[in-house]
Amino acid sequence: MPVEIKSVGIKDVAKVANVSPATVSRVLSGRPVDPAMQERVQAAVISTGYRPNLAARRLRSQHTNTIGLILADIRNPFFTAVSRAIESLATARGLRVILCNTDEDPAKEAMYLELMQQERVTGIILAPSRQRVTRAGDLAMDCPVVLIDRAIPGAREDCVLLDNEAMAGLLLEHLHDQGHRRIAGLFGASSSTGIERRNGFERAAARLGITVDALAIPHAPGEAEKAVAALLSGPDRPDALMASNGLMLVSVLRALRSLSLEVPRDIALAGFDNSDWMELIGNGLTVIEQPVEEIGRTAMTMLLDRLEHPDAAMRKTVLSGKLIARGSSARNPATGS
Amino acid sequence: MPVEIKSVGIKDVAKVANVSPATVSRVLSGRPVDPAMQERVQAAVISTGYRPNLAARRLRSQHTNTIGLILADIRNPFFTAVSRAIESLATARGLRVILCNTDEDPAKEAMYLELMQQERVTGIILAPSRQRVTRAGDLAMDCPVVLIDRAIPGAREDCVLLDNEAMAGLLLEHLHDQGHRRIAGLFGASSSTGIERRNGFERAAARLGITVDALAIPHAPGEAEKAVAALLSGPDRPDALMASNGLMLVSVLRALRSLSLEVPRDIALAGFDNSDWMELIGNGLTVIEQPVEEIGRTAMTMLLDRLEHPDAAMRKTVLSGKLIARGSSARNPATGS
DNA sequence: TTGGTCATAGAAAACGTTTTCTCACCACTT
DNA sequence: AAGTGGTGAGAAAACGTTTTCTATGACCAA
Repeated sequence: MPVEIKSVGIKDVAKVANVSPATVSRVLSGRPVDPAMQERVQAAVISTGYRPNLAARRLRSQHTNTIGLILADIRNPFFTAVSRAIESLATARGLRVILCNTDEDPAKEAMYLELMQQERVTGIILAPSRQRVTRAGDLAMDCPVVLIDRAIPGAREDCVLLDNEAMAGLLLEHLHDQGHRRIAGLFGASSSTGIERRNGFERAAARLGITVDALAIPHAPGEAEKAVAALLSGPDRPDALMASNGLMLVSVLRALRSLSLEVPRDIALAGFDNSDWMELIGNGLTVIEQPVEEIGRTAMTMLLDRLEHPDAAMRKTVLSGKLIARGSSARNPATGS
Repeated sequence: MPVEIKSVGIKDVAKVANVSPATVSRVLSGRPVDPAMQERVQAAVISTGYRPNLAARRLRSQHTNTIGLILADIRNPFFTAVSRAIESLATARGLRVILCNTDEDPAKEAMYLELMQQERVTGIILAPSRQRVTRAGDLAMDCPVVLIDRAIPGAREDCVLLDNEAMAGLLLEHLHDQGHRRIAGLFGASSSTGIERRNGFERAAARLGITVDALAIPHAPGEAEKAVAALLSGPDRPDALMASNGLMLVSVLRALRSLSLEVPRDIALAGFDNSDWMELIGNGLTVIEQPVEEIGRTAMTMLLDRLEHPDAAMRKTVLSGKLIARGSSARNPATGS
């Protein structure tokens, strides 16, 4: 004899409480119902161990109360930090979050976008993969989409981005203030952030009247190391380097280390994305810290706004980061010049 | 006049292809059907832009082809690495993954476990929150559960764990081999991994015939720093430290830095969980690297096995990590003694 | 030819909810 | 006192699929 042959449904609860299934549904969704019945239903829910079937609920009610969060790289602490902010806001509003990781693979990205549509999600927050940057931004989703971190050229979706140009400029100015004049920057070649940061870097250099090296580095292992080695063996060795993201920063450090150069004693180094270990390197690394919590909050807010006003104009929010100044070298060139 | 008043369903496809909905369903799920019809259906699917409704599919077919992956801390690179492995295996088998982050909060964990049941997931892989360790392991889920990383005492679920005792012993032996004799270990007080690693540490010390300090550190900001400060201001200063996880390792480094001590010049340091920045600190940090890919693969395999054999005996898989030996100090005590 | 088995595809039921529809009841208004 | 409006709960439809059931026709053996 089977112990529990069939899972308990709303009808079973109704039977136990001596009411109609409709009434159980009403109690469960908090709509007005006779207090006596409400009590009976609640007791029945507990005694039967009823658990709503979300698939059935979604099918009938035609809203999933779910948003899709598609991230380009779940190993990147920036993305996980943003996801935490988004997730906590979403649950506070009674929305579930489906988290997907594309690993910077456009095929996986397309697969997940399709999947989200099949799930009939309410909305999507997408951190596009790098390669997306090349294709025109025709997402053509049935639900609102908010882009974060990376822009898709020509996209008609709302987005929230870091002010990459300004921040790269800020970083260069910081290095300049510290007395550095021969500055080289390494930027991701294929991401919109890399390109924007590079633009900001070069414009700031023009403003400051200094000449700089701005290198576009392919996203492949060893490329940054090669570039650093080439830079430092060249005729006029830079006295400061700048990296356009956290991964590249580590690569640059590794390269410097293999050349037996120490930061900031022998060369200055700055970059993007703060990590807890950065203060442990030499005198620390100067970086731009992104306002992760605010990015997540803004993206969520924009998505909710868009759901309320589907036909409002496209919005683009640009946020500033925070310069974490560290790594003033012992023999600071600014005082030495 | 509305452009697209209603989303296209399987009936619309059927109408276009001049077949019954059942036949469309059969084509979609790859069951045998007349080639001519199959072609018509496939054409109709494309021309109508049909997208299956997963909620309806799940409701009717009664299987979700979805597994829940509940992680204690999405910011921990160990967990994200494991999740990548799990995710890729799952999609290869046509399973979707719902990723949830409890932030070490037992209430959130309970909430997500309940949610997974409401989603009627096929199975769950759970990295329990730290506090779980205290409560008895009565998950009482309706679906199979595989535990990873942390054990729940008395749990009846399958699990895959690191051989924490052995690895902690290995690490201590390494420090001992390097000539260190006054060794202190800092271990998370409330996680099963912390406790097991501490046990392994103390047993190995007994084996080696040395006395060690094994400290249980509460999981709160500043605690590890306090403990390090106390240790190093005490009468017989340790010449080597060991930390039971990555977070604590950073805290210890920070504390040492504020005491102007350098690793490994002034003191040796070892711990768990490898990170790419570790080789950049001093001469590098010796750590135990966990076999993340294998952990994920094993968990997934165990889950699938359990689905096939629900009544098989409970299994516990214990995996070994890899010692990444780094950080031999310039004035190595082993050669200096 | 006839009867039986098998394969194939359409018809209809079913999945577990929410929502709409309907009806009974009660309180007001006129 | 009779109509009217509002309220609250049960009945039944609906959500978009898959699956079961049924009917038709083909094929084969007797």
